[in-house]
Amino acid sequence: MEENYQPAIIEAKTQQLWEDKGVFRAVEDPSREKYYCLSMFPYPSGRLHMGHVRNYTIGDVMARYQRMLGKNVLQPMGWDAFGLPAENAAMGKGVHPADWTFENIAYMKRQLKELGFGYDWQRELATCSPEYYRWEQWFFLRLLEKGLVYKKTAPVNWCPHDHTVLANEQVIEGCCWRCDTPVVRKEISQWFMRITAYAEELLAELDTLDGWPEQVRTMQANWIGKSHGVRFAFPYTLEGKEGKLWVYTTRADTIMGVTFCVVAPEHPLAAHAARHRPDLVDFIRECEQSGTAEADMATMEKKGMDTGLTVRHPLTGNDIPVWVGNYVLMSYGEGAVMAVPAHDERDFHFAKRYGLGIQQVIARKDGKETFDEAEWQDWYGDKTLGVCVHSAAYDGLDHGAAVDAIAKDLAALDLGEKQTNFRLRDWGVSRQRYWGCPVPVITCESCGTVPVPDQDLPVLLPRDVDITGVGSPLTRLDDFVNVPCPCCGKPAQRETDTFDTFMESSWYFARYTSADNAEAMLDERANYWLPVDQYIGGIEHAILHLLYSRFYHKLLRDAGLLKAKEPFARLLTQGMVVAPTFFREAEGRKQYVGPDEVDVTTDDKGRITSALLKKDGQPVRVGGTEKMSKSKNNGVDPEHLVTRYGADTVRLFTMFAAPPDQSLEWSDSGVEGGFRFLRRLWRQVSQHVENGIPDGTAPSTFNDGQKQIRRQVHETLKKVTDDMGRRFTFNTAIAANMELLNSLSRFEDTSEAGRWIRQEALERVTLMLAPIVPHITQSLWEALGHEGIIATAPWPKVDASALVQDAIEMVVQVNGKLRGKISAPVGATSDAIQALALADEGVQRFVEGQPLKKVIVVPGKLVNIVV
RNA sequence: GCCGGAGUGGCGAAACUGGUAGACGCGCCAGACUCAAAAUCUGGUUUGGGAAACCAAGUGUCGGUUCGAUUCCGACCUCCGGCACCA
Repeated sequence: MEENYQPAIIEAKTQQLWEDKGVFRAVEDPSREKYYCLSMFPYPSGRLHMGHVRNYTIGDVMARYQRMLGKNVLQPMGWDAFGLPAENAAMGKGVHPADWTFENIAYMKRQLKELGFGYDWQRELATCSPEYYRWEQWFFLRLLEKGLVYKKTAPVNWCPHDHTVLANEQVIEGCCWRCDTPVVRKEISQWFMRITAYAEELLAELDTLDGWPEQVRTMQANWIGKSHGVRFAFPYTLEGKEGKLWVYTTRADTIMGVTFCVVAPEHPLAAHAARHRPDLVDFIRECEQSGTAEADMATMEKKGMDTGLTVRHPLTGNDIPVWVGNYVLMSYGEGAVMAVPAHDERDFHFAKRYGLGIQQVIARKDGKETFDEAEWQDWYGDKTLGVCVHSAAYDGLDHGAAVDAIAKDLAALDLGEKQTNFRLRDWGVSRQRYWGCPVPVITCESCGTVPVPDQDLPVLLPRDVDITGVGSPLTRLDDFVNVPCPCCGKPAQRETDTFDTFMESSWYFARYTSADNAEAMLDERANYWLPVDQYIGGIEHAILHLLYSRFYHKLLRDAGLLKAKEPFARLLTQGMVVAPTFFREAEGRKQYVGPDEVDVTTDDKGRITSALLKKDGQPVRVGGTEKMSKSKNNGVDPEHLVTRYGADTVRLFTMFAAPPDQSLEWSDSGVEGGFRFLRRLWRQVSQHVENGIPDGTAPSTFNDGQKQIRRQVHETLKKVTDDMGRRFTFNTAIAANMELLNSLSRFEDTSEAGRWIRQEALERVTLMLAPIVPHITQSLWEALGHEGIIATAPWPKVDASALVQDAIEMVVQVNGKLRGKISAPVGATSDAIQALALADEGVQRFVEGQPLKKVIVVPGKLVNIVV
């Protein structure tokens, strides 16, 4: 065995060994228990960042651990290869998105291999390849046949200067990121997936996902947002014609307090009222001067204007004025809301601002506070605290009873009924962009929307395009756009929108099982491997990606393509890898500089107080500690760490620095410590095997010192097994091994029995660390006298006889404070333990002369004496 | 604004079911080895008081439940993630 630990040599050797033996190739075998371990596939943005390294290390450790437990493990990898950054690269660097993407894939694949991740590369897929996206097009057409996709108009961010749809990310403070023109909202026709048809099931089955973090289930449930309310109408007469203004509310009990209604700027009533009102036209146009992001809508100043129209209250018949409001969106719900300023905070402030009426209709049951319209109080909107007042026949009813009575009365008038609503909206999948999967549809003047016939699939994304940042490049390709109608043969137009990239990532986990099938989207292998047993990815995907994937999986199930109900049996959401951010302001924009480009000063709490740019000594501003990202320029490149310390050190530190679900603040200094530990481990094994490997016969007896170290070996194994398999706290698993190795280095017993114990201990440490640091442990395994591959060696078993002890240390408290420790024989009675505790010298000092009030004995743990 | 999460030494963290707060690691300090340095090894390291034994305080803030709270409950503060076209 080499005396020194040389990661570069042993890592290359071990990786070659895995490849030669095909260790990670997954083959279906119904006689073996399968384990499908999946990490979220990366967007090929250029190089791996620390978030990838963390994600894939966690996944690889879990997969390797399960393999050692004897499972048939599948761990695949692929590329989420369509997306906006490729188009930006094309514009910025003049590279074709496809070339840029495939170059990045090649580079990142090499990086993944160097990190020693055990993937079955035969199943690799890239979503931008026609072999992949043809099935997405094919399946979209099946959904079209079933009526699960449809077209409707929806708002987009529009840059009036570039004539281009902008992603939310491309809207910077309300303006276009490229030309700084204020962005407006524009309604355009788009394709939608009917996810709301599955809302009930997506919500109900969250309860079955007990392998998911509670917080993710809660977030999804809130996102789906099932509510029970009443949909009802305000009738009106407009130019002699009867009409109804529909609204939905969960607070029908406050309906007697409605003092006005607010409609969206795009609502037909608003348009009607604006016909002879230039000021209203201006206001409606002003309302369009905002993006589509919900956070912007929720935080912007709420503005409105009276339309001059009135509707009739459905129960009182009173005239109710109709306003237009910038905070009501046409595409959500009915595009109109009732306003009850007395019992809704937003309506309250709106009414105050515009001098509209405030009518109290709910009073506190307990009468503790009274209503005062001068100032908003939290109880005004609390449906559990109040009863109806000033509400005619409904006076005295609480929330539930009032809603029932009011819904019944509205139904009798044929003006409304109870309705269950979801906050969840249908999934808009059209994107007006080049680098995505073409929507396989043709529009014909006489035949309407015509699906591309199956035999013409895939609709290939053309390569020769001119990406200018103005409009979608596909619209300028005559050969692509102008095609004969598949139905009637007359000239027709091809759809130029592409799919949301969430479409590709919503089913890739299933395609890995059948990746080489050119005849079908999925085959029977999907039912062997699915559901994914363990899915690992960033918490930032807690809602959108995971909800869309669950939805898509149900669509695949209902199409008969697979059987499982849910795609991911267990989910681990890793925390973000974060780092401080630094920036300068130039021309009103933030320009971020990397953490390694600045020198920082910190206060005595370790917080960064100021920073100077290394290259010119000028001060830069200190931002927050945020997720590592390209846009914030605060990423750490893992590659130089691998070059310097080796993959095992990078893997070890990543797993050691924090538990996987917590955010991880990067520090270069800790990496060094990981490297030191591996070197110490190497040296200990090297010193041990120098004198030959002890033969396998266990000694018949052990002395006390030997028993103690053996107990620690098996206690550690027990703990680590639990940490790896149940708790997923790899940081404490590593810490326990470090402790064991520290004890072992102090264990200087060179007798036959001592050497046998050291061999047993080092073998177990090597096996326990094998999933985390797979290269060094392969070398150590060989050095310890084993042939073959540690990656497929069985996980060790705890020797229960090594855990037996005769006395347990117990803690003694007086009034809850630690005052002494006692050693109690195993199986001692509470009385005996109490006597031992009271006899302890440290305890007596605090008990002496005071009457005992109470003594609590927790067997095996502690005694608390209350005086 | 809404939804979710986090806050413990100089730093990353541990304490799993309400039971010894700070395991393990980083950093720092001291010592050993060395002509010297690096590397390595040994010891110390929450804060305050004390030579020490030891005592007191201490897990974002304020309050509550309990023999006992980092852990449970209530209110608040700060930071982070998501908010439907970044992926």
